[in-house]
Amino acid sequence: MAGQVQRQTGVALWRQIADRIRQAISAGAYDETGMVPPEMTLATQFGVNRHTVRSALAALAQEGIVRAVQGRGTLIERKERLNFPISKRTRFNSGIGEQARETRGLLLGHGEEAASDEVARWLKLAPGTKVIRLETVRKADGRPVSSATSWFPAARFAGMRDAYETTESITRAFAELGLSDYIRATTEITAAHAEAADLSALELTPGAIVLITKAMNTDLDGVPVQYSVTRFAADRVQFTIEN
Amino acid sequence: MAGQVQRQTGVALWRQIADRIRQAISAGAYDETGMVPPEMTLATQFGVNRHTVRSALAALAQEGIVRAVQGRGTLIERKERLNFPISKRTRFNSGIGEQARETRGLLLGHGEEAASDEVARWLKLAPGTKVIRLETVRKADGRPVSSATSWFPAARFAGMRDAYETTESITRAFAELGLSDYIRATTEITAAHAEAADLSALELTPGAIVLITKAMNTDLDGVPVQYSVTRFAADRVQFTIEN
DNA sequence: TATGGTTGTCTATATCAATAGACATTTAAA
DNA sequence: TTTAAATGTCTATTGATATAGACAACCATA
Repeated sequence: MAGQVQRQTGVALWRQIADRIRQAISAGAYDETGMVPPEMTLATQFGVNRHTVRSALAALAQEGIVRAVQGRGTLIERKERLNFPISKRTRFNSGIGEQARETRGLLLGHGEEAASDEVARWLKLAPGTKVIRLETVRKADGRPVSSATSWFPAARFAGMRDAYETTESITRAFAELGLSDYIRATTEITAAHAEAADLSALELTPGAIVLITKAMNTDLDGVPVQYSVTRFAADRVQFTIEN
Repeated sequence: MAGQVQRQTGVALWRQIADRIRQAISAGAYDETGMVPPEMTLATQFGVNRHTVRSALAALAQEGIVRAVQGRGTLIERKERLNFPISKRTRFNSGIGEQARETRGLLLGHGEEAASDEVARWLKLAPGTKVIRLETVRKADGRPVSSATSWFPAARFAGMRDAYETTESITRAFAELGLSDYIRATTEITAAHAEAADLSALELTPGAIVLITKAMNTDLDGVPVQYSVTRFAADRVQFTIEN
């Protein structure tokens, strides 16, 4: 964890330090002791006052990542970072595999609407064609990992909402509707600061980073079946592309 | 640009607003006028004081993204976002294609060293095997886009440093050393806040986001020839994965 | 039980971030 | 030339951020 923090940048020192410690925990530093270094050690490392480090640790405690115990130290409670393989066979649940004990997909909202220009372009439909929109949040071991808005051609996947709500999985919902297999055709990845909607949906703290994917799935004949914009909590995931 | 800014989060309002406006510019809002809305309009939109908006715009002006003209408004100077296709044939220069007039690859540092555990694992070498390390910064139209640290098996690519310095391109350097073609085998993508080294290498402002890729290239026989850790300025790039 | 190392709490002070208001300066258009 | 709209500059005030120091409370261990 070399490198000093930046002053007078509009980002408070305690937040920069919290981000760095969160990252270090996630990368497996401190695994030997299961504890964060003492506050005074961190303060010296970062070149700040001990109280500033305490603010950072308080924020991490608020997130449930660490827990301070008077007289002993600050214990690490959680450190996972899920890996998402991206390939022709990209799927959320099987991709996570054994990295989490339990995964859930929650339906936050839905609707049937006319395809916007963007959605129509990705799904290769005429603008204005009816599409079904699902707003979902996916969780691993109860912790939100991503929030997604997905669009499906309404004519072909009329029962998508019910199927998803029952199965909590896009793959299984497709199967119920007669599509046994599909292919990830395109994935675009960008990053941005979390917006207000992300903070609540993904249980993030402001200033956090979200990884944004725009993805299109096709059936085996190459016909688009789904377009999704998904927002991931960047400190909980990484993507792996295997060619 | 809906959604309010967050208070008391360790991220100053002016920085949140600067990030949002930068994003909006990059997304093509304001394209009709070529100008950012008036300060008072933005202040109302974000629910803050005009002076706070001015701080945000001053930061963007410092980055060269906007330029304020008294009496007229705040003009947009720059809005590009380069797209990087990631596939078996991922290459920096040809991937950028016609998105920039001129690309350069600058060698910042280099060395020959024993492979660390991580490097050895990716290059499938015994730990401690000699590898060549190159520190490079790649620019498009004079603007830094990414900084990379790359490792190559020293036994096979002894002249890598000279070849890169001459050609300013990994692909062309490989060609000079007798490797006419190679394949992108694996790419891992994560995101983080910019560190001190990023700020200077990529000419970023603190609080900015970097997209980090860890990539491994092989020759046509599947033998690893390069492992790279590359840090991209997130507001200047997006990745596209075509399967 | 005594000690060293750790987190918890309190006071005080200086600087940064944000708001508020007033007015100057510049530009474009009426 | 006048006016409206926009950015530029200044003063003042409040709250958040960061530093500094002192000491209390707690834990593990010698």
